[in-house]
Amino acid sequence: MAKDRKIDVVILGLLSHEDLTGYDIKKRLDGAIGFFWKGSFGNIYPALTAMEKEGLVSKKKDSKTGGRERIPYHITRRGTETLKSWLQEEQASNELRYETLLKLFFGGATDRSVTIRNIQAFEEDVKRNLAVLNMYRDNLEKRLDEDDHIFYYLTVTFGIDTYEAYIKWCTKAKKLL
Amino acid sequence: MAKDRKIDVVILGLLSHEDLTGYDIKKRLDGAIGFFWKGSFGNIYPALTAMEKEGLVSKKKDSKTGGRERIPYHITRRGTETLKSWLQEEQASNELRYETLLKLFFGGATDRSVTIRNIQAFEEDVKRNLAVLNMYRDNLEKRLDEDDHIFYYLTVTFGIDTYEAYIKWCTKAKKLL
DNA sequence: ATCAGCATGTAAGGCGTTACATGATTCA
DNA sequence: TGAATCATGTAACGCCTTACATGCTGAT
Repeated sequence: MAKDRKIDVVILGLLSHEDLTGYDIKKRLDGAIGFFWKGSFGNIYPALTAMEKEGLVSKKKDSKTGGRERIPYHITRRGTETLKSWLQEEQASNELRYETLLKLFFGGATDRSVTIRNIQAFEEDVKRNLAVLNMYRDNLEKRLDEDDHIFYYLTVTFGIDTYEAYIKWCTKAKKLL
Repeated sequence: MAKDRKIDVVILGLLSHEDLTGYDIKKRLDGAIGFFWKGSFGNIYPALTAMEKEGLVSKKKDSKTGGRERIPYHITRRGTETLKSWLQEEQASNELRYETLLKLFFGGATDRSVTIRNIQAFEEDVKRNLAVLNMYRDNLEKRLDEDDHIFYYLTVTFGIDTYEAYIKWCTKAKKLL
């Protein structure tokens, strides 16, 4: 596995449940995973090709039911091992790149009203995302006993809890300014 | 300003208060800004060179007081305008890349104990960072009336509030697993 | 003497975003 | 007929990380 290409483990993780095409993977990334990890086609397809060469995934025959060619990928035993060993590594790089905070930090260079507007826009954005996450949670909560739902549930509640903290902070911040 | 090189506005923001060398800028990034934005020498120096060519910053003569050469940079009027217009743009890209969440989401592929250990490690990390942010806050709180301290204070409390939400989540998550 | 901190920069290489190219099917 | 969705991929380009190269000063 490429050293710095984290998309690899995302793909392996998704494939550990079911065979997926590059297109499917993109859809998953646009779903519940999207709030903490992003991916693009130009990112996913080359990674799949590279990982097949490395023997981490294998191509399945297209069970063509009409439509354009589909290339579902399957995780190999070696891929599963790579995934597990990554999961067991203790260190994890967690990175935030919050332009909103950057704008806040440098707020002194412009009018207060601009900063307040920025916080407002951020708050609305967060509320929109929160609504989506709450939907995911409601669905997951009903079937917590199933399979790996507990992990999805915890991930989603992480998002909800932090977004709620953001919103509380926004209220305080607007009052202070 | 380069379209996708966000380090530019970080530099402009820092220079809007005082002249700084590349080395100084790096130190600032390792401080209170570090928790939501990172930078490296190989990132900063080329950006400074490019921005000087674009007329956003200018080199100041080294007021050499011994030691190696220092090249402090000063923000130009044009740089200030660029900074302001960026501050006024409403959209801001906020990105999270949380490997911890990735490991959690794919926790089903390994033993529960591994996931619990990962959460534990994350929690300890957060607590360490929180302690640092609390120190920053205590210092800022004393002089909230000064200059732009309110903005630094708000940025730091954003970090504190979210980190505290993380810790609460960790407790819940460990109980559930 | 030697190590840490101050200080500037370059080089290699990888990774990711964005846009482009292509084409089938389904539904209004 | 045209738009949306499914589907795979390439190319250009830029950005960033990491490692390397260099050398001074001050403290131990």
